[in-house]
Amino acid sequence: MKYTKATNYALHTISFMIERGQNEKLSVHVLAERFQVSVTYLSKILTQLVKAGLIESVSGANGGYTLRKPPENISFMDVIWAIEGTGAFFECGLQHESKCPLQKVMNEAETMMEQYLQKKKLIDTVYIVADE
Amino acid sequence: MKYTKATNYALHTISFMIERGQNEKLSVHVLAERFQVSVTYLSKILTQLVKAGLIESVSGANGGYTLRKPPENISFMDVIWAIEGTGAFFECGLQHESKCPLQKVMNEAETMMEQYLQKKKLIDTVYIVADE
DNA sequence: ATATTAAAGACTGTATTTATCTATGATAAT
DNA sequence: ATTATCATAGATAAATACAGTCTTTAATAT
Ligand code: SF4
Ligand code: SF4
Repeated sequence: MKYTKATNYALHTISFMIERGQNEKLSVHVLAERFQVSVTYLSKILTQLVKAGLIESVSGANGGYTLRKPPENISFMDVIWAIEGTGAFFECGLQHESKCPLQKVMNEAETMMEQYLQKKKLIDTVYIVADE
Repeated sequence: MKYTKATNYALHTISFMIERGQNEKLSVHVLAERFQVSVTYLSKILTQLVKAGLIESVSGANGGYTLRKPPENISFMDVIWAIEGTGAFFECGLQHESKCPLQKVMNEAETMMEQYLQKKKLIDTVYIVADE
C-alpha cells in the first residue's frame, strides 16, 4: 500500500511546470535531467498526464510540454488519478459490493483521503519544492 | 495503490471471530476452509495479528485463536496496520521530509483516511459479512 | 506416546514496478 | 527537401513485492 515512484515524479513535474509558468514550454529532456531519471521513462509518465488532460504536448523542434489547466485548478488528486488510475483501494472480487458493509467502510475511507487531495492544489506547495 | 489480499483475509477473519464470540476458540483449519485459502498462508496472516496484539493463540490439541481485545474496540485501522505496516503511503527518500510541503499534504491526506478507519469498528459490519 | 495445533523457514510462481533501448512520427528551422 | 529536434510507442529486462505452497519445528492436551 504505497504510492508509486511514478506518482512522485508526476507530482514533482507538475510542480516544476507550475513554477516555470503556464506559457513556458518544457522538453522532457530538461525535466528528466532535473529529476535524474531517464528521458524515456519520464516520457511515459508525461504521456499519461497528457492523456489525463493536465498538460499538452507539441512534437518537433521547439516542442515540449505546457500546462493545460490554470495552475490554481490542478489538485494533488488530479495528478494521482492520472498516474495510479481511479480503481478502488479495496476490492474483494465478489459481486455484491454494493450491499457489502465492509467495502462501504473502506470506500468511504478512501473518499476521505481523496476529498482532501482534491481540495489541495499543487500551486500552494510549489515554490518551496522547486529549489532543491 | 491497493490493499493486499492479506488485509482482506485479515478483515474477514476478525469479522468472523467477532461473530463467533470472544470466548470461542477457532483453529486456522476451520478459518482457512471458511475462506477457501490454504492453511499455511492464512496461518502467517494470523501470526501477524497475534504479534499486533489483536488475537491470541494457544498451541496444541484444542488450541486455536481467540480475540484478545473486546470486539467493540477493534477498528478497521488496527487490522490494516497489523498487516500492511505503519509506513507512510508517500515517501521520496530524501531527508528534508519534515519541511517538505508536498509530503506534508500527502501525509495529512493519509491521516484523514486513517482517522476515519480508526473510528470505524469491525463489530458494526460483522453480522452481515458473516453469512455468505 | 500420540494426536493436534500454531509458528517459522525455505522456496516457487506470478504480477507489478521501474526502468532502458530502439524505433517511429511530428514539426520547425535551414 | 533535408536535417535537427522533440514526443510517442513498443519491446525487453531487472528488481521488487505479492500470493501461495511445502516442510520442519515447537507446544500442549489426551
Ligand atoms: S520536495 Fe519533498 S517530496 Fe520532493 S524530493 Fe524534496 S522532500 Fe522529497
Ligand atoms: S463481505 Fe464484502 S468484502 Fe467480504 S467477500 Fe463479501 S462483498 Fe467481498
